Amino acid sequence: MGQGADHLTSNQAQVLDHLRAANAPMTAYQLLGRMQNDRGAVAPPTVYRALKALEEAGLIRRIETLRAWAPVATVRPGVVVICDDCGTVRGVEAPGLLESLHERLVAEGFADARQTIEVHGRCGDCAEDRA
Amino acid sequence: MGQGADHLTSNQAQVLDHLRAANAPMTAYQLLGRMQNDRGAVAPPTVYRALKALEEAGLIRRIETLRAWAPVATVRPGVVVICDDCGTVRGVEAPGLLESLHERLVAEGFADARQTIEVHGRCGDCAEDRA
DNA sequence: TTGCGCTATGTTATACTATAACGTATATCC
DNA sequence: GGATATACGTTATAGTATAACATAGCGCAA
Repeated sequence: MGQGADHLTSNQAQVLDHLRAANAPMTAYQLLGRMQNDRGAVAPPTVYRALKALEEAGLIRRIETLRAWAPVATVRPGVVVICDDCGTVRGVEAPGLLESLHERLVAEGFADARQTIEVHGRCGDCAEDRA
Repeated sequence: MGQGADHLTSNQAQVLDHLRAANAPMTAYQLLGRMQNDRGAVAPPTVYRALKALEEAGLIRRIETLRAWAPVATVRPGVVVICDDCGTVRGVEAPGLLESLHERLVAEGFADARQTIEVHGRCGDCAEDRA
């Protein structure tokens, strides 16, 4: 299943499960609520530490424009596409796109580029519903 | 100078001036501090209202990955490039890039696409300094 | 086996980012 | 003058994130 995973702790596994079960990114405090349902008293650092570890393991990423978190499985490569109606998020492949951008920047001396690309709008399904 | 400007209020002009005078994006609370220096008591909504109006006027934009704000002049088109060493931000033109992404999404039925593209790394100057 | 270092977690407190809700002042138009 | 609209002041609170310190468990070497 995972890539980059290496024996997750139970905290981390629990957070990851919740994110994978959701059909949209979750905020840290939504996750906190779920954890508290599961286990009683849980404090924010518990959630944030799990999020940090999972992000470093490449298993989740933060959706900056939503201040929320999603499993990498749903959001794969470089470009995150977000439907503002139904809240779903997916990744789209963008082969040439990232490379050409990278080349441009490297040519200008810019180093260690890491990009965030997020697109908001309405997905096909939701756009149809309005027709 | 401005485009999209239409008689700014003095609040808005003051916020815009601070952002234009800075050499890096500023957070809302940094701006709040400056306003308090200038004028005494100022509360967060004053700053956030100005930021909202300026954003709607196309004069500034939020840098999502920094939770901070920059004048559009320094960040012009679609791609924001951020140096994590010196904090400076600039916009780079990316002609084909946005269009090809847009076409892709439209072809899939995705509507009203608005993209956020931010690149972190080290600018040429800072990369040199490490050499 | 004891003690050390390491990692994860618990716990408390606080910092930082953003908005809700309501009141007041001013301008404009009729 | 009264109605409306806009911006701003003010108070309070919601929402996001981390600092700092304490504790527990594990692996391992002396």
